[in-house]
Amino acid sequence: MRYWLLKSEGDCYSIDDLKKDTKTSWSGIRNYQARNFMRDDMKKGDLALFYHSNSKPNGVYGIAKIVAEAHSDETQFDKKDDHYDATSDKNNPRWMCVDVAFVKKFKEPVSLEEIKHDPHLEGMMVRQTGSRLSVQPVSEKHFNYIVKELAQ
DNA sequence: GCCAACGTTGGC
DNA sequence: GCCAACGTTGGC
Repeated sequence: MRYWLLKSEGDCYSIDDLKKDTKTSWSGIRNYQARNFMRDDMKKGDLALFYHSNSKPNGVYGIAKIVAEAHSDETQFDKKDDHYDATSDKNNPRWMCVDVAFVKKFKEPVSLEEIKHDPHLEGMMVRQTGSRLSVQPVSEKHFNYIVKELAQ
């Protein structure tokens, strides 16, 4: 079993939206590295930290669970969608997404500020400046530390 | 709103 | 295959 961090702009799709929807397709990812993680490494049952960017504060707001492994991201074929990709082939879709379900919202978010200054979390990808990857692997140790020690 | 860091595109 | 130009992300 693996652990992940999923980034979303807080005012675009938040942990509250996921709570309301119960589950959602993690569509619209148009970055090869992120796609490869979803396609090759994410398995049903994996857990993910739900991270808000462009928020106050930025940080981990809760937990989500992978409930369906990678499948075609249909937004790539929707001309009206922001993530439409005219060059993707229906018979060999370029973009994939997984389905995630709501698990838990933290009482208080674990802020990026906290994550950056905690020595237990050294090496976490989200700490690196300029790390724009929106689907990141997280070590079990870091995941558990955030969930059990920092979050309420 | 600014801008640094990064990914992608396209000319050569 | 290189690299400049461009667009986007995301912290501040």
